[in-house]
Amino acid sequence: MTIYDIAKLAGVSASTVSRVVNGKPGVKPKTVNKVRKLLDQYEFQLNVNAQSLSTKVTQMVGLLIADVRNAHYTELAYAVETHLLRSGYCTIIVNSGEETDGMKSSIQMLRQRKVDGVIMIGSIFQNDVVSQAITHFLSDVPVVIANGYLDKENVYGVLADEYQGVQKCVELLYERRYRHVAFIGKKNTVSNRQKAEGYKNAVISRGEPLREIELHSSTLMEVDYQPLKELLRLYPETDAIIFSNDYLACEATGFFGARQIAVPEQMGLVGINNDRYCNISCPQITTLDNKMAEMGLMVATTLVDVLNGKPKAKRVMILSEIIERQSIRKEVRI
Amino acid sequence: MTIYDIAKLAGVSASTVSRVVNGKPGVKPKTVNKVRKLLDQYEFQLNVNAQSLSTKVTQMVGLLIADVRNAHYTELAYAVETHLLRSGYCTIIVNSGEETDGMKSSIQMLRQRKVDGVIMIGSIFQNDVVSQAITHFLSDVPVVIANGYLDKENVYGVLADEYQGVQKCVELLYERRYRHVAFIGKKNTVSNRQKAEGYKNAVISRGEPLREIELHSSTLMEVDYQPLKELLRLYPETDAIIFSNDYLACEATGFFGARQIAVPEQMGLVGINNDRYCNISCPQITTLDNKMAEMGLMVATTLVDVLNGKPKAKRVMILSEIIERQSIRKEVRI
DNA sequence: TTGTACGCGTTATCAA
DNA sequence: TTGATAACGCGTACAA
Repeated sequence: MTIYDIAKLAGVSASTVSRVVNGKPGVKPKTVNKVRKLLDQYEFQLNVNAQSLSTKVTQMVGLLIADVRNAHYTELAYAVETHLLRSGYCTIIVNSGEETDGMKSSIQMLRQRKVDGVIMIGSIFQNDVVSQAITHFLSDVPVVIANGYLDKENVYGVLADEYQGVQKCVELLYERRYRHVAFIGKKNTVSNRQKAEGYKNAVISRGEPLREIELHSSTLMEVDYQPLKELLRLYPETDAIIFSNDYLACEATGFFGARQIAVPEQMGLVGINNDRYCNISCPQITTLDNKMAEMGLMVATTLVDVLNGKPKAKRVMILSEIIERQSIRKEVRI
Repeated sequence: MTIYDIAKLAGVSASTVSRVVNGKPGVKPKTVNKVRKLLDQYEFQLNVNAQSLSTKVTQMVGLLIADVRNAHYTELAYAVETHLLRSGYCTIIVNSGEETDGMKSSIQMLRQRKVDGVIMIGSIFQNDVVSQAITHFLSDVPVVIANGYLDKENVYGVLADEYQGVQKCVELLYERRYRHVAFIGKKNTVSNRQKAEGYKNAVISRGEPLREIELHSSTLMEVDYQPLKELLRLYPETDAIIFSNDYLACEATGFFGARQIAVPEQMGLVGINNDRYCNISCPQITTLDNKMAEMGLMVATTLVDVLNGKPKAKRVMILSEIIERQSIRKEVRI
């Protein structure tokens, strides 16, 4: 069923059908009705593809993500897709992997598909290869990065205040009478480095020594909990640990449970993200909620607004909030 | 840059450029070289959209999923997307929600986008509304359902043997000297009902009484662990529980931990799916691994093969396997 | 208010 | 081995 078929059935021209389909003015009501009836009767479906060819607008958005299985990103991807769909866009999702090669080829693919815009999830996309790929392949469409930013004409960033957020976590731990706060995390992305910086700054400004272990794996289990062991060897006085994500913190509950080190009495644990993981470990994990659902919404609306010609701030930040659960001591009421 | 632009620069016709771009035979090697050079130089990108209009093939696949945040589905979605991409297809992802209305409108959208095929993730799509929507909107493209099936000309199903799998779980628990095995799960999907049936069959064939609680929520926490409390009230003798997914089993570890009921000594816990959740609870969860990565691969290859005209079995089943972890007693060696 | 004719970028058919 | 030409399904200026 094309508009031509409908046109023939209605005894009008294809242009008229096109006008009716798109609700454009200048068609006699009677004709509108006649055409509408046929449209319904035959359940006419516009060929969006052909439409795109003519209008140069595909109503498709590319969603670039290193790995959707990362719980942190899953939440964002969900929020982005559902909002985009409500706004009339469909989402082409691509798991690019963590290598820049994959990112580049994914970007190239999205360009070929003529997407109207691109959303990238994670600060891992904040790198030179991606930056060049954008100027190269995506210079004429808006790009929004969740939790990252690149200084380019057509790139927008929605950031989480992880730097300050982690500082607040450190402060909270001291408030709760922890005295030797450590940090364990990867340093592979801007985001992770910012968390480490937040920790560093907070601890130094208190005149405390740094107790930091850099992680080179995604889980503790796969390296037999070495980072935790090393932390306790280097800094046996440690009584609280901030992890760069909730999964790690959850893993740690098992580690300390097996060693009879009581959480939160002897050891305070704090995660980051407020993933689903936080609630199922025992004890439940206190975490820095960086509002993934909100961020997803913000990212999607930013892109849609830009596509509709509305001016938008190039960088905005979403404020994080600590969610207190069982893995740290409670506030003392006097 | 269109093939016309390149053609002009090369002093040949657009058809020739098209042939070179698509690697078709019948072009003089010298011409091929000349055109290739221009193609590279101007970094020509084929407009896939226009190509689709002409060839009637979009190289796009729709991925329908109730909610990608469900860890179980995330794994599948990842496997599907990455394999599809390798096969030259891009993936339009749609979170349809659990209501049939959303499913129907999502299917309609995919039809408008002229996707070459559709993959649905989860037995929740095994219902009449979807069945009708398929005959209505997707009758001319192949549909593959992960963990579900509909008896239609163009629908293929890749199933998990949850029925037998759960039976094996029950048997294993008896082997490990648990005597009063219970089951807790939702019954909202075919898949979940099959798990319950597997439990039922195994227990009945042993002449044991059923200890089953139907769940009406997605997590235990949100209903204040009522299902667990009720189970212990109705069947206080219970010494092992099979849950319809790992998340629930993980939640249960916290519940029993708080009540000083030792897992696995006093209570054995078994989950289903082998999600990431299994490894981070303490104790770690024994689970029925229904091989989501394998299933994702199988689903994607099935679709691709059908699209390439290869004949495929309409229903296949992937065999599950129990992964033993700390939440049940170990085998006794005599 | 409606229809004609053309363009969007590509592929396919046929003739040269 | 190559090139003209039509076709894919739709939008739109322009003419009627």
